[in-house]
Amino acid sequence: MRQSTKTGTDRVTIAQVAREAGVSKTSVSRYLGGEFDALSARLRDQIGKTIARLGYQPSQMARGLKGGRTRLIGMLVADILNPYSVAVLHGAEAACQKHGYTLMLCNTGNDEAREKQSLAALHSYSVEGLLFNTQGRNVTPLRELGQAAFPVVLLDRHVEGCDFDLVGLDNVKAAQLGTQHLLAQGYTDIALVVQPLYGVSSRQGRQAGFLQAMAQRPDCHAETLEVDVDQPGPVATIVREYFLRRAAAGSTGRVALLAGNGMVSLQIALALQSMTLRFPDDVGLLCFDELAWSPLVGSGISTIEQPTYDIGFTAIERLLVRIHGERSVRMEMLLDPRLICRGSTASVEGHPQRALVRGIADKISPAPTAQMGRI
Amino acid sequence: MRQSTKTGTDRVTIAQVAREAGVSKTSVSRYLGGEFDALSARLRDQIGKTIARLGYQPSQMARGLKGGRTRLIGMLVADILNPYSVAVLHGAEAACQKHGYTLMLCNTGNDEAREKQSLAALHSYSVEGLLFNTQGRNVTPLRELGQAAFPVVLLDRHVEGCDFDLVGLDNVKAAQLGTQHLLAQGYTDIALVVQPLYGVSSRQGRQAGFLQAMAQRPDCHAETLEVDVDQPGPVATIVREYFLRRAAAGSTGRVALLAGNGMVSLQIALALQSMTLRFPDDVGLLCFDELAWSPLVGSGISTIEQPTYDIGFTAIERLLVRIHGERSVRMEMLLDPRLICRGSTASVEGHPQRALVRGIADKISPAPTAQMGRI
DNA sequence: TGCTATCTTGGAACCGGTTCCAAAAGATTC
DNA sequence: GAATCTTTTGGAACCGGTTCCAAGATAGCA
Repeated sequence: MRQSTKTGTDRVTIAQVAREAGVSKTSVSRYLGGEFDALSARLRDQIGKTIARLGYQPSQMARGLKGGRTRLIGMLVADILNPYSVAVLHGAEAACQKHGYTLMLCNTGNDEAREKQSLAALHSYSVEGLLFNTQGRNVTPLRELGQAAFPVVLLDRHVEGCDFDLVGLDNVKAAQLGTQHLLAQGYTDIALVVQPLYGVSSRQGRQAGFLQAMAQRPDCHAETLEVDVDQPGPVATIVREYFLRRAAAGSTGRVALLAGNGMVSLQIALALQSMTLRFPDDVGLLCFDELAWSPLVGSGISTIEQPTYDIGFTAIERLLVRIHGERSVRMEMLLDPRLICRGSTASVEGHPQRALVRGIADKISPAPTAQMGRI
Repeated sequence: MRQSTKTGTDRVTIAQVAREAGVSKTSVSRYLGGEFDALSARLRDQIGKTIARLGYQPSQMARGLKGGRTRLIGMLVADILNPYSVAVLHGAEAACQKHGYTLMLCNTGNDEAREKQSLAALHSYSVEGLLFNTQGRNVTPLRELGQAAFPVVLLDRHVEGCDFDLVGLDNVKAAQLGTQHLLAQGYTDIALVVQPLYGVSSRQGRQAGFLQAMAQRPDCHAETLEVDVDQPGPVATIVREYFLRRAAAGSTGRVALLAGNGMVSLQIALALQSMTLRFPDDVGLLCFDELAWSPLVGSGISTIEQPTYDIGFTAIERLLVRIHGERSVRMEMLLDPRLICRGSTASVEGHPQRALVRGIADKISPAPTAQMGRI
């Protein structure tokens, strides 16, 4: 006589539970809501047993409809292919499970239109709050959310004109830390290689930290290179031209690259490989984002690690506080970076030939097209 | 007078639209459902303008309640930290956006209890179907879904006793392909290194293909090594002991490792590094799953690439077919692997010392504990 | 014992949509 | 011009819960 299963088309409803237990829907609803003190021991017992027997599971859709509590959190990720996003997602998902929330995930692929569209989709499901890793441009829809006092926590990237909470890395500090490390190891000509700065506050923060640290050393040379990581060829070209530019400037210093994130790291590693350049012999290399393969390439790549899991976990918990009604002023939670030193930033002391601008220039003298053609 | 925004607490409802447009809720609902031929041009126009003016967006929760069409798809991932899962997720998410569905993501962390719990959560949101990458053990809840004829498409891994569709790699073929490649390059002592086989059909399939290919060459030696990737030390120990075992057996052959997936690849690469072994000089290496860093380590790691994006995309489209009522028999869509040859499986011909069992044994003779301690 | 105060309990409206069915309007036929 | 058939249109019930409010039961107090 019992329903075949608790899943599938034949869903057990609150009405069935009420009927079988011989009570009203209201009482069952109270039981579900945990209002046990408003229920006699007899009813409580009866309802509990009936629920267990029928394998009843309330419909979150229906619950959300009246009360607004959908226990749903939307997460908008700028680029799911970026290892950083996945690592943060991992922490966020864990926090959601811990608190009985479920994540609705949308990947915007760094596209404004898809961001807007995904936002609408999540809204149509009445998510209680949003974890938002924005692509950064054309943020009007996001501003509207702000005006509506909708709970949002930003990940990694600010949005101008919004007073949302933010959880991310202390980018300025991290870049300073990394730059100082490079300088301390004896590198003098340092290029920060980043994806386009425009609209992305975290990249701008890293550049600011980089420039601040470099400003302490007027004898050294700082440069920022913007690259498009979707096309490996251009990255190699840009890096190559930077080396040649330093050589043409007559620099006798030591060159290092500071990769702005994991995506850039990969492209730089590929670019250096295509030019048969090695680190730290030909060039120093320090990368934002600790990746699984960082220890494996060459003598290991030094990295600035972000506490990605914590960022995701913290962001969700902060969002829940907002969802539960906290109305305090904007909060920014900037977590600390950790420097992991490996072979790619080995000291140049006692190595007269290491990472010399001149040495590189000699190595990459052949025509650029010939280099770019390689894989 | 207009509502401040289309987002936030003050949600525009269908009743408001109906009132402002001077029509009934029914007509607006018809408009939303695309039943334009049941609507006069005048009404259609009126409703369309009102919706646009108010920025009305129907609540998917409410829609789902009556019609059951929630346009929600649940995705259960065994391990979000596995690059394979993310790559498949990428394709799945894209397919969902294409068809107007939204993904609810749960990570089970290869844990039975969390899998069961996540399943319940997704069910409570009335997802229309499920993309399921199961951990493989204790699959009773999954079987119940099968009995309820609930739309499910399995990813990568079978479940015994269920007739769900499956989308994944042709594991047998892939392993054969890889093994034959290793044999053709002159390797004779080959070990397949996998995570625990029990309950995971894809791993079993890869082992089957490996053994089949090896059976063609009685002069060669095949072995399967099960490893726990969560702990790097043991992986190094297991690989090391395998080498020593081959040496003790008096083998004069050439050793290669076949890594069963990306997680294993990473651990093997780390293990070899900790033993200061290089490929292909000391040992051949072929890995399932093409990873971003595959070209970068040493002279490049040869891989068996899976069409991960296609797997995810195809799985969603297959699931939608099921959701739309297709009741045909179980379908298995096994996509083809692609072999990517790099330095780690270079031919041993003309290299008398390459990947010799004896050579390795000599290199790793020191006590194992001393090796394991390294990072 | 009678009369409030408190504790349980359930009826009914409601959340924001969909859908069944009947009524109203317009078109067709004789 | 009446009768019939289509084509719009809307009223009301419904999906599966929550919540307001009143009624019934029990307890407390004079």
